[in-house]
Amino acid sequence: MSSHDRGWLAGDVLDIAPRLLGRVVRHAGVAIRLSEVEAYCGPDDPGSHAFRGPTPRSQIMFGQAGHAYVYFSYGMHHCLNVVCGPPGTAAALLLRAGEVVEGEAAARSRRDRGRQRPHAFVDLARGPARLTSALGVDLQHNGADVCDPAGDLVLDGHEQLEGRSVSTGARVGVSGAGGDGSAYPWRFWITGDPTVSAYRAAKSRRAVPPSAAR
DNA sequence: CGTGCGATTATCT
DNA sequence: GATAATCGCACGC
Repeated sequence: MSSHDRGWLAGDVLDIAPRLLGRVVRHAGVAIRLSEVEAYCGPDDPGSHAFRGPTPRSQIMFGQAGHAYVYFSYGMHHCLNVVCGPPGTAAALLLRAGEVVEGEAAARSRRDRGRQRPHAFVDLARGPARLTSALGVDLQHNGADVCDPAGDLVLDGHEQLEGRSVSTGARVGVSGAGGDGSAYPWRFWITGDPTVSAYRAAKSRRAVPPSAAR
């Protein structure tokens, strides 16, 4: 099953997640072999941007599988998802990390910009915002069809499950409704792969009484 | 080595 | 006006 076929992305997002591992995303001369993804299950998932129904930002997730959902976060980072499931379900897979397999120089020029020391090779796309930075993906790619082989943001490759071990665990940094947000083991990664991002619990923002500030 | 915090703005309430 | 699917650096052990 080639990544250019859209059909396999229209099933259950939790089945699709492990099958995405080992495939390749390409953009602007850089190719990244995915080592880690996270599932977001639409309106039923408190951690999903689609949890409260369609909004201008989340509407792309309610559409056809195989399109990119890109969002801008923390005022400085972009994150890239692939829309999955039948139309209306708003499921998506967040591309969290991978290994740069082509275009290392281009990836490095973007990731190392403004730094004194270059990043370690395995850190080039180790984390969702690092991955988009290395690829050069931003908001203008929101809605792009990653199943179109002629597109500029493309999902490539074939089934890789054969001979691979996939691990699952709690999603990273999800602080949405549902308490700790870790009730869903919907993070998938290639076991032992050095490019998988480090786990960080959701940042706990302790409420500070406005009067106590200063 | 691990843990904590500030940066900075699109998006939603 | 508040929040956030993060990152990199500072600091303490």
